[in-house]
Amino acid sequence: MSGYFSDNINPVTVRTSEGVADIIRREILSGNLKPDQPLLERNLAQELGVSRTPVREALFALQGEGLVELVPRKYARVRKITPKDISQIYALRLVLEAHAAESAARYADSAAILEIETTLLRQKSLPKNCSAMEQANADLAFHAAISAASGSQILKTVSNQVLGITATLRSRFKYEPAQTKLAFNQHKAILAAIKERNPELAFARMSEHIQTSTDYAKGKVVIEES
Amino acid sequence: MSGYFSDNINPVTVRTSEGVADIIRREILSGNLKPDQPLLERNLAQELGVSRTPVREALFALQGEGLVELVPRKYARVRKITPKDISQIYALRLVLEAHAAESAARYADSAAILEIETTLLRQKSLPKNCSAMEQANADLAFHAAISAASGSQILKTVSNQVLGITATLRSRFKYEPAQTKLAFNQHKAILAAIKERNPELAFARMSEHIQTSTDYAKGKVVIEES
DNA sequence: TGTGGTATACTGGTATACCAAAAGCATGAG
DNA sequence: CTCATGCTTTTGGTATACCAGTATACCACA
Repeated sequence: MSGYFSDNINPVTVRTSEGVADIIRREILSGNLKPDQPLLERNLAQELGVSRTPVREALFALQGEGLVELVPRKYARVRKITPKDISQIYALRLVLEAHAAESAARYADSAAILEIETTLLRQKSLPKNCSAMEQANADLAFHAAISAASGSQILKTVSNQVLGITATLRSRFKYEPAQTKLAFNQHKAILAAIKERNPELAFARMSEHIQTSTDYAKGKVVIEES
Repeated sequence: MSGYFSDNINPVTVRTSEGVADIIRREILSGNLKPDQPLLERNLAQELGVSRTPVREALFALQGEGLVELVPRKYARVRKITPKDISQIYALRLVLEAHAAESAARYADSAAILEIETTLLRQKSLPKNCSAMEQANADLAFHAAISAASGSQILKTVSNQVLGITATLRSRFKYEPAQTKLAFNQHKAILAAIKERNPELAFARMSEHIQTSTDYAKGKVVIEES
């Protein structure tokens, strides 16, 4: 096999175990590392030009984020998301993010609201023909901004964790223009509710939005053969 | 300094990094390791009779669980929960566990329900004069059983994670008999709703229960001076 | 006596060497 | 030809040695 990573990785940036985790995380989220693919410590270490130690620590950290599964005495592998997991994960997202939106409407300061607006602008300015991953990242940024605006550190952490797991799927979505447009309008409506300081409305609109995404995701995820 | 741990630790059980994590976790939850207390790798390793490697891995894992905070290039320390964090954590518990109870009412199989009943029996049979930690553990077991019964792996993981953080506080609660009795009755009512397969009722009763606990916790946590 | 700089000791970060267990393969017996 | 068994290779787990950053204490100098 030719190697784990895409070729544009600068080895100089690899210094710490966090850097290693960042790279592996990116490769998982981008889909370059596929579900169930074994991550062998020595191979990763050699390719990244570091020793096994920071690689192991990175894998431990990624396990905590739910992206990697550590099979004791065997190997680490990219966590596989089964179709059954998908509904459970989206159900949890619904609960977490609706709560986040509600809290954001109550507590978000002006900086946090500005940050949300920024992610919306970035999403709007995406070219029509951009990749699935770019779309997924822009969407991700919006939802991360909402949970950050909730003012709850723990909610932000947990929410991003669950969101990150879904991201492993989304780079393989087929994004249709109609769906993209709908999602964007829902995002705008959620932000409006937050700016109006209307928690109930923010809650309801976020719930509806995630429900839409859920229905769409269940139909549109491309399950690749390995 | 005399050492991190209580004296009844069997060094033989310390074999793997998971074992190390178990011990440190237990000591944090029991309150023997206090918030903000630095955890120095060499000291931990020496006391547990292992090398620094499994200790570091344990600390990484515990960071993922939210029990330990890793300050790069300085040290690891027991995560401090501020009074402000408490409301945020309990608010999140409310959302997560109400969802878990609702799901449990829908999907729990008979084995899972039996497990919940078992935790209730254990709670009932606690002696009147038992320690705060024993009470906290029994309560913890009930809530863990609920999230396990939800049938959602991710919900169980996330829920236990948040629950675990609260556990660092609860060993320092003052448990009053009236409160204990009330909580037990609420637990019974939640189980009843689950057995009736009434998701809305389970949701409502769990919400009410966590709300009660929240109000109680905010008044009763003993903030110790360091 | 107070202040600042330097030296030293301590701590986490990384690399490497060694160990034990698991998996794959080859070989030989049925 | 097939299957079982044992050996070899591969892999994760642990211990140890070394490196780099940080804090602190002590000493020189103002």
